[in-house]
Amino acid sequence: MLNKLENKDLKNIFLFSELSEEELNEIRSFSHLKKFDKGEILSFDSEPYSGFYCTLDGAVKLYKISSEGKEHILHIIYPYNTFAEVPIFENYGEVVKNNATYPLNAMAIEDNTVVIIIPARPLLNFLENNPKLYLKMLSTLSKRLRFLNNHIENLTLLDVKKRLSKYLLEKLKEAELNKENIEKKKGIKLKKINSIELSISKNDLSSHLGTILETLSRTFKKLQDEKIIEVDSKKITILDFQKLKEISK
Amino acid sequence: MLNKLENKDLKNIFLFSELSEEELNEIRSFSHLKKFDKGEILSFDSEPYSGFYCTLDGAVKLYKISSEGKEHILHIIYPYNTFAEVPIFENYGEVVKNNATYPLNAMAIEDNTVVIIIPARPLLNFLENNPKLYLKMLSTLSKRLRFLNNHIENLTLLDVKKRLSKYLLEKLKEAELNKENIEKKKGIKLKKINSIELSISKNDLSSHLGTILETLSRTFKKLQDEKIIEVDSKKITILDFQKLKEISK
DNA sequence: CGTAACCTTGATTAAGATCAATTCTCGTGG
DNA sequence: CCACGAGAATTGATCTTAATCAAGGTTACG
Repeated sequence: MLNKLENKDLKNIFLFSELSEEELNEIRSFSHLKKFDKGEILSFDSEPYSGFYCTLDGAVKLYKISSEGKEHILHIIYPYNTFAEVPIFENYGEVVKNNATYPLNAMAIEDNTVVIIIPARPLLNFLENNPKLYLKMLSTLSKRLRFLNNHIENLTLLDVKKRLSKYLLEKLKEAELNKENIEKKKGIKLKKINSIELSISKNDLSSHLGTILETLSRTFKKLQDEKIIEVDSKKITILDFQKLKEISK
Repeated sequence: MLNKLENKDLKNIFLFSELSEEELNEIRSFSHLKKFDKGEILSFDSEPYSGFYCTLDGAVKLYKISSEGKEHILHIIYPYNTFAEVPIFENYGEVVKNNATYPLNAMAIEDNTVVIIIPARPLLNFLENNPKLYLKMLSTLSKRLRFLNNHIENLTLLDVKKRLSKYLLEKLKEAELNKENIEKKKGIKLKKINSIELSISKNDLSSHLGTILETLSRTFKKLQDEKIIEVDSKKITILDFQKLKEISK
């Protein structure tokens, strides 16, 4: 599945969600798909900057890596979310210079990760003829700025226990919103959510939380010993929501 | 000085630099000036979101603060740089909702800091009629995203000595670029720059580098003991550029 | 059912924060 | 012009968090 790009895929992407079939055809005409297996790097450095990406299937981690091999994951990208827009817009006037570089490294963290690559030049032309999309793009970048501001806040002002607590609460909230959407859509009532399923390895989670696997493991254990959560491999059940919230402050 | 907003001030702002006098008049018609003394908070929380800011004189720090009072400075804003654009664009479709919040706190760090406040709604109208500005705005936000990515990289992957070294090298580079600009403009040749003047207090610098004053002080001393830099209160002379570069990696 | 990837647990170390005591610097008023 | 005091910076001793090093356990999957 997903060997050919179709308009309905594009329609799921926020930036393109309000376009007509003809306009989607145009986007499709200059974009292309690429498939990656777990662990494969999305050839960021080898290729010159080609355009921005959108995940259609699987998942991608965006990370920085130090000269000693230490890694920090800034984002995990799931289907229909875009990334690597920065080089397109950064150099106003000199649009996509030859020496454009990607701000982050990208690696597939699931097998059969499919991404669509949307080249910068044709996209910029398209935007010029559809200025409404500028506001969508500005919205996407603005949200990411807020996310990064909060991420820095977490990393610099909170200890590991607080960071993990906050992360769990966020994921719980996401799951709840998801539930509400399904309820609205299907007109049914689902039972209250009190657990989450980690969608990434604990190693990747530790890297995202700015710590290491061992420390994360111990921190999970602490929260479990305090009867605040229950950890069953990837399933985390929240036993004491109030306390978790208290800790995360 | 700077009691009345003039077009030439607006012209120094990247976003507005290519506008005509009439267009600048329009911007001026819905914007207003505000003055702050050192230590004053730019009433972020008390007021509902009014618009984005641009410093015209003085300097502003943008920071996060924890429940225990620990602070981290993300940006120092100097004249003609804008900030607080995020809430304008974040909620596409629901443009500047009532509950819009500023992503960061802001405080003047010099006396007589003058900022111009540009309200969201009239600005959005203006942009709609001048879609070329969208690209400038996208450029500004994209640059900031790269900056934050790098900032996170520094905080999570480098120790304090590396972070300080990198900071000094960046400031040195800025000073060099500045020198080159003056040389070009005036057609003269200035002598090579090998020192920088810290423009903020060491306390603020430590907060920006993700550490505390004492640790920063010791790190300066280490670099000085190794004959890599010389510290004379706010003046830092780079004695061994190569070694400093080596450390910062 | 064997092997590799993933995760946990324990002992030790190190970087940097905290606490505390001075010293330096600079603007203001006598 | 000097003295004073407040804010800024330095230095030292100690403590804490989390990283590192090391070993073993668990899980998933061909």
